[in-house]
Amino acid sequence: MQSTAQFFKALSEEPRLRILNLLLGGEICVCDLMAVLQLPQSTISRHLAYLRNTGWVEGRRLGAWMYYRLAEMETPLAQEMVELLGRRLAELPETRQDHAALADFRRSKEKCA
Amino acid sequence: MQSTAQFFKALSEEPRLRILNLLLGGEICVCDLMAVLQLPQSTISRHLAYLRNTGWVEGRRLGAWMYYRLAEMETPLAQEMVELLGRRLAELPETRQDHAALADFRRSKEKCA
DNA sequence: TGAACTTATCCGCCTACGCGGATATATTAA
DNA sequence: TTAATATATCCGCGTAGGCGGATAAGTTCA
Repeated sequence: MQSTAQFFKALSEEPRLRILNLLLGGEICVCDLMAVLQLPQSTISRHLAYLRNTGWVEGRRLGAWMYYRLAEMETPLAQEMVELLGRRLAELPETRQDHAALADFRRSKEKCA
Repeated sequence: MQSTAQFFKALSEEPRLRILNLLLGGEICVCDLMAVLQLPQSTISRHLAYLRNTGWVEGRRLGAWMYYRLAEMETPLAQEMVELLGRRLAELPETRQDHAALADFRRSKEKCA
């Protein structure tokens, strides 16, 4: 019960919803999140830590970078919850902007490399 | 976006989840909630006010009593969210206890009348 | 009108957690 | 080993909101 409350509390802050929205599109490293969300690095890492602690995301180290992705949901019910969240977020203009900004940023990164 | 965050924040406290769980079974007055949840009246009214302000519940006055029920969700997506919440809560033992306590309390009330 | 009852709000107190700059800790590359 | 980069954590500060007792406001009944 308490854990259910925690589960939802993770969804109760705008920066975390924006992060989850981006992760719905796949794995992302912290620096890409910084570029897209335009938030200080400490703020992003703090929210990622929160999402990690509440079981929403998993991170893996790849060299100097940390890549985060949505965690595997154990129950089908939780999976439906994620799917529903995704549909809800997809309706919001802000989240579309974030996806577009991510795509832009990655294109420009690739051009440099 | 902010409103989506608010929507979920309403689900991030245990007493509110317990209230919503009971309301999934139909309309209830504040005094019944007090009896079942065993929380001070001010605590219950405060959470009901929060749920009202975030669009989760509606109240109607009936004489001296206030009856609360789940609000109509405007979008089908929000309705699915409610339905999913209900299934999630149904898995928790605490919520079954609350439903049982409500049934008991109502039976004993009826016996008195 | 006044007493009893139901509910809402007020109050002071306290904790969780938001923020973002500063610092610590990897990791890589020179 | 040193410098540069990426990320995590620490810090002080501020606000939201939890708690429950006390009080206010609405309703009913005598």
